[in-house]
Amino acid sequence: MAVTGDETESAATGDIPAYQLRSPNSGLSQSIVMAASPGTMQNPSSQHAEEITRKREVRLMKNREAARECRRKKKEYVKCLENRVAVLENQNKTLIEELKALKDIYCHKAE
DNA sequence: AGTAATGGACGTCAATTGGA
DNA sequence: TCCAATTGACGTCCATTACT
Repeated sequence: MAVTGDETESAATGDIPAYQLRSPNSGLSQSIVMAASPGTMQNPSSQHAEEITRKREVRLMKNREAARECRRKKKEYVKCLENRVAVLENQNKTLIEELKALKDIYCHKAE
């Protein structure tokens, strides 16, 4: 299946994926952003709110990347397991053939 | 052509874990 | 004990495929 990776692309280019426009956590961060408009005098509480928003954005960004890495590692792990299965299946096949050949030899000797 | 089903990738949240 | 990293679960989007 072809995957476009358009969301990754949009993240890289700074576009906002549609689902991020929805308000997570019942729109908490949105209201905070509204309250902390730049260029105006900020009272301590709005500064605090801005700090909270910034920390949240940093956390989300880190987690986003961590999730990507986690999935990458998981896929790699699964691929390793699949390779191992293939190797073991081949070994098994070879051993079965070998056993069969030995049995043949043994049977003919017995006759 | 339109549509439902399916699968892969993603972002987010929440729980867990390991190190300082 | 706190904090950052990790990861499972969930909901969403998008592309492809199968069916009508």
